[in-house]
Amino acid sequence: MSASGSDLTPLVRKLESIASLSVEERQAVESMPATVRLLDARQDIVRDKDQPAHCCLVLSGWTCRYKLLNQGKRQIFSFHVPGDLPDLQSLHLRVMDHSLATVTACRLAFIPHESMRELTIQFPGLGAALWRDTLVDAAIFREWMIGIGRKTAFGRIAHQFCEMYLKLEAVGLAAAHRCELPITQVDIGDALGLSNVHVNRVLMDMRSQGLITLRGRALVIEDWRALCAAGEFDPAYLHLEPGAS
Amino acid sequence: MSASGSDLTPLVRKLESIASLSVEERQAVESMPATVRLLDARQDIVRDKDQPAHCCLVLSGWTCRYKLLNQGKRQIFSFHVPGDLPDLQSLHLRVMDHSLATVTACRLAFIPHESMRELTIQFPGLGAALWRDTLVDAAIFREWMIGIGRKTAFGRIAHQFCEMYLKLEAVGLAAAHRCELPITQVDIGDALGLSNVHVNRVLMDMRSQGLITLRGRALVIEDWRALCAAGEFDPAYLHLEPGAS
DNA sequence: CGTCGTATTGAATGGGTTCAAGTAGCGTGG
DNA sequence: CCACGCTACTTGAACCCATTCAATACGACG
Repeated sequence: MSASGSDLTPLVRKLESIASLSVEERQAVESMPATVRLLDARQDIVRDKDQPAHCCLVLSGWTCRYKLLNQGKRQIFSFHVPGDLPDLQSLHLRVMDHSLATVTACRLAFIPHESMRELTIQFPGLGAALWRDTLVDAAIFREWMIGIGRKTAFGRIAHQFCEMYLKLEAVGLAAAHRCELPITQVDIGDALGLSNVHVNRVLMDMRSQGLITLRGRALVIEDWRALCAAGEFDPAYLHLEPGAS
Repeated sequence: MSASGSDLTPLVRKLESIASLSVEERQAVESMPATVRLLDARQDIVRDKDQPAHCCLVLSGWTCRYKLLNQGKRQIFSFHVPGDLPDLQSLHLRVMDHSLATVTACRLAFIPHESMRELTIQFPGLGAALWRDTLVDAAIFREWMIGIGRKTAFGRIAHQFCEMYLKLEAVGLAAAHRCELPITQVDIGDALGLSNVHVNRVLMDMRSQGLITLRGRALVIEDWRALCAAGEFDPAYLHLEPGAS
């Protein structure tokens, strides 16, 4: 189905969190052609080796990027929440080198590459904002590398929870150190290079230490300071604008 | 010291390997102001938390990006060779979230952010090429995440050697499966999340299997196919243009 | 020719995996 | 309304890849 103007509001809000938009820029963003689709949980959106002609914008739900290895192993590279453009990179890299899938049921908007490219050329400020977004993406990859390479399982998971909370808070989907966490322990393991068994043991440990409460999909960070300390979490790498609450 | 026109030739060559340049674009790149500096091995170029006003272009030598953790641990994110812009991201992320240092003695050119930004606005094609470069950067991070998270030490090192060889070959610094490898076993360990002791054992193993020869700084890949297989190496993620030999 | 960084080798230890089994929660349909 | 079946979660025990600690060899360079 085709998008009405208000469908791209999450994108406008996202861009405004990166740069201040002029009236023309805002209108240009909102008037981009977009197709909205609803997907169930655990569906591929774009696959490894595809050559997509659209960018995907998450309107609601969670998505993740991943790659399958031999022997059924899977590495998750990132989780994405409403307002994110999880395959923005496909704008300038023709062939996908990984897959993008839904985690929960999602409402997604698809914007033609052509429109995005015209936008970035006509409004260099918007181009810079989008470029910046992909650079923060890369910064998060680097931080994950540190976790996977150099931290204990406990530290990795603690760090992950801190990061997820701040990302959700930044788009108004979390507050008071509470948020929804619609991913399984297998997902966490696949993201952090751990077995689901060990993820479970660490979560048990965190609970028994009173750091978190996790029942179903409800995550409560009971001791933010201690969790940050355990994960050596410093949010500088997220490059969040100061004052965004 | 100030740069003469020919100093930026490596950048032109790099950009031409990404996109085809018009005469005007080529001239615009070559006429950017640049300061050339010589640095010894193991010197920081830009540090974590700095707010640089220039981009660094590697003219000769190797550099690496890294971050220090507590307890003296270090994670290396990437190695960079002539033609690379290792801190291009600082163009749109004001604060450094990691450091950049020389590995060997280097000849480096520093280009003001201001000039780079003007270039990308005046020539959107060049802007896209540079953006693309940072996207490939991110793709390499993702591939390293897979290695660190999901591969054995043997596979990780094999993959790393394959990647390094192709990167060097792409800029004419390697051929016939031979290249210079001016990094220590500690560096390899810091990049792949391994101890130097274990790196050494794996290298011994690789030699005894006849996969590589490594004497001093001279790496010879004796069995390219087998090394690729061991590292599950598929160069798609490097997004090299076909036909760039 | 000594010295410092790098490489090499051995032995003990440990964090995390793997295999295996059992439990809890939840949507579906009889 | 409860049985069923699926998925996610939980727990135990054995194993292993890689780390750590420690000692030794090499090799470039002043």
